[in-house]
Parts: sequence; structure tokens; C-alpha cells
Amino acid sequence: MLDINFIRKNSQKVKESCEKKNVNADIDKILELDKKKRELMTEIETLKAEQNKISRGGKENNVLVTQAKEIKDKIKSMAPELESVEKEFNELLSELPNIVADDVVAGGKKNNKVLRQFGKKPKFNFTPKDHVELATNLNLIDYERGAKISGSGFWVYKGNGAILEWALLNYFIDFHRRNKYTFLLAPYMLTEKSAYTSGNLPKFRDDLFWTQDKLCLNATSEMMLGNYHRDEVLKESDLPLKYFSYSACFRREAGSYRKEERGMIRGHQFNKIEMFQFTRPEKSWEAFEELVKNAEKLTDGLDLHFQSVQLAAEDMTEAMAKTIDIEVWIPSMGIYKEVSSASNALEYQARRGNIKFRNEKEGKNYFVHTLNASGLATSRLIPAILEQFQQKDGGIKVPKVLQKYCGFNVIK
RNA sequence: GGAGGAGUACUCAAAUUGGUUACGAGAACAGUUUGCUAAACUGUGUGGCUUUACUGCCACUUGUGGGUUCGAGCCCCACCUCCUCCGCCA
Repeated sequence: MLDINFIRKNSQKVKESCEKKNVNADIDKILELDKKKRELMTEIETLKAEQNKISRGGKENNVLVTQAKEIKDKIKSMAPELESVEKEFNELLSELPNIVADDVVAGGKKNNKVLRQFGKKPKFNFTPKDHVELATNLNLIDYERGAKISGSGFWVYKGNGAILEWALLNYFIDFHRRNKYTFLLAPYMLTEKSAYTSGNLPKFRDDLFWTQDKLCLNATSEMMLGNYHRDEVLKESDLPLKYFSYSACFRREAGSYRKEERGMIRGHQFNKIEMFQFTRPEKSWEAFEELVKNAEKLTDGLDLHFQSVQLAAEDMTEAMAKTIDIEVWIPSMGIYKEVSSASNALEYQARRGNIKFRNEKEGKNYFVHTLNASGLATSRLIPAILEQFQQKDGGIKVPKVLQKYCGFNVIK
């Protein structure tokens, strides 16, 4: 959510940002409703002040009590108008996307900009197989039984496949622990309110799984991490707060194409470790660089070929001012696929979740900035590892950093 | 799932039959003043109006949302969370 005061003073900038994202937003309407809201509030508050004045005098004076009754009725008759103005105002305001950073370009995916590439595309002196074939041949992933148990879009990690998956997670966890991020294991089910705060509602209701108790399944740990300090005033000296969390993530992926995305590229359930930071406003861009660097280091540590891409305005979610994706090379598809997404939400999420810190010097509370980055998601890393490190004999060379977790160097 | 109890600010904690400004203690931080490891005093949430600013005025704030009333921490209803007991427990 944006600050209405900011919109009042910078309506032109807000409009330009919306244009970049190709979002149709009626800023003038919002400003008009804001004005109307404040006028009604002032009117009602003046009446309330009068009412309070009379009430404080006690019940001695019958004339005054009659007057107070009239005021009460008047307030009651005005309330619905204020309510409806507020409702419309809040709806429009909460639909406004974040102001995109100055260096974010307009347009969609096509305008995404590759910032840097790491490693080299592997070259094979034999015909490489795709990850589905490799994983099936080596008995690492059981797609058929996954589908039998839970339907399409689910799979089972088996034997060395499960060990490889878990090795990745352990590698990530050790990395974040070394960096002094605090490890959180949080619930996988969240209330509607939490889903609102994290921005998944109302827009993405259909992309979430819902239980009969009106809880939704976690779609990314960003949801639980962003809600962790909801409605709190944090100590300035505690900032930045750095967390990481492991969770299985559940997504309906309703209507998404599965034909071209064989295997584990897009499933209903996948494992992900997420970094999250709550920072002072002036430190958030610094933190952003740190998160991007961490995600790159993790991927680079696996010796994979990948690239970092700065997203264009339309490709970012509405909460974010800037997003950089880490995309790993999938040889069989001939494209790069996202394994991490690092974003700075500035105070957009904090405003929604009412997360502040106390500036001791001024004695005032300000919104924190929130940032998140995957560190990392495994479901595209396994295909990348299998395909990029496959050998002529159909075996897989295990990345060096994972060998101590796996207990083997090669999968045959 | 059932029965009972509780929820007041950072923490602890009071409030007579509904009545003006929610008693008080402690903590932390800031400001002022005095200086022997510190003390004393003042201040501390949200929003609106006003002001260049300082300030001032007003409204809201006792888990959340409603209701009754001129007036609600207190009465009524619904919900949330925690505690105790019972039931269920692949």
C-alpha cells in the first residue's frame, strides 16, 4: 500500500509509475475520495466533540440531553456515507502498485535486462538427455507414483534423488547460518488476514490451496515471514532483522501450461528456502544488493551456468519496487528458468502489515522496509544439475559443495 | 467438539451502582538540569484540522467487530487468542 500523503504530493510520479507497469489507475479519483473522506471526518468529529462536551456534564440538564440525542442521530445518519467513501478509497488505494524504482524499465518480460551471466553453457560430445529421462533412468524421481498418489503436478523424490534434494537444502541452510540469518520454521497454513497482508489476496485467491477451516497453504515462505512481525513496533537497534525459512510451497498453478514444462519445472508442491529482511528505510537498497549477491553465490557455488535478470515493470508483482531474478540454464529447453527472485518492497508491505520501528531520537514510529529473496528454490535446480552435469554414460556428477552432504560424488 | 475462566499501553497492575482526563508502579528511550559508577523533572500510540515552523484544537485507542445509552473498560451479541477440565486422537 502506498502512503496517501505521498500520493497527494507526488501524484504525477505515481501516475508515471503506473504507466510503466501498464496499470490503469485513477489517481485523481483516489485524491477526490481522500478529500471527501477528510471533509466528512472533520464534520463528524466536530459533532462528536459537541456530543462529548454535553455528555461530560452528566444527566442534570434535560434540554442538553435532548440536544445530545439529536446530535447522535445526525452522526448516525452521516456514518454510512463516510463508510462507503472510505471503502471505495481503501479499495482503490490498496490496488495501486508500488512505485517502481527509477532504473526499472517499462514493459513486460521482453524488456527484462540480463545484468550478468555466470559460468558457461555446457557442451556435450554426446546427445544429452532431458532431466525427466535422466531422473527416471537413475531412479531419482518417481513421477508416475507421485501422480498416482496426488494427481498431476506432484512427484516423489526417491533414494539418491531425495538425498540430492536434501543436500541442496542443507547447503543453503549452512550458508545462511554462516551469514547470521535467523532460522525460522513456521506453519505451512495461514489465515486469510495473513494472505491479505502478504498481498496474495484478493488478487491471487485462485492460485492458493484452501482448507475447510479457511486457512490457505503457504505458497512461499515470504508469506509467513512477512507476517511474522505484523502489527509490531520493532526496536531500531534490532534492525536489520535477517531471517531465513525453509518450507514446502504449494501452488495451484491453475491454467498454467504444463505441456512444455515437463518434469519438475512447475509443480503444485516444491521446496524453497527464503531470505527475508526488515530494515531501516535508508538501508534497504544496501540489503537488496546483499540478497542478490547471496542468491548468486549460492547458485554459483553449485558450478551451474546461470544469469541475473532485472525485471521490467510489468513483470514484477505489484508490491515490489525492484526485482532481480536468478535464472538457471536448462539445456533441454534451451532457456533459463527462475530459481530465485530478489525484491525490495520498500515500505509497501510494511504499511499493509503495519510493521514499524521506533526512531528513538525523534520519538516517532516509521514503517520498516521489507525485502525477500529465494535462497533458493530446488525444483529447477535439480533439473539444471541433472542436465548440466550429465555424463556420457548417463550418470550425474554431483556438484562439489553437495558431495559432503550426499556422501557420494557421482550418481550412476 | 463440549464446559468454565481470562484478555487494559513495553511489562506488571487498579477502576465504586455505567459519568468529565483509564489509578499507580517498573522498564526502555528522548529532552532538560545537576554531576563520583548516577539522580531529579518532563515526555512517549493513531488520525484529522490549523501553522512556514514552533504550537494549538479535536477525534480515536481497555483482544476484534457490532449493539444498547446523552454517556461503555464496565451491560448485551458475535468472533479471535490464551489457560483449566472433559471428549476425540489415523
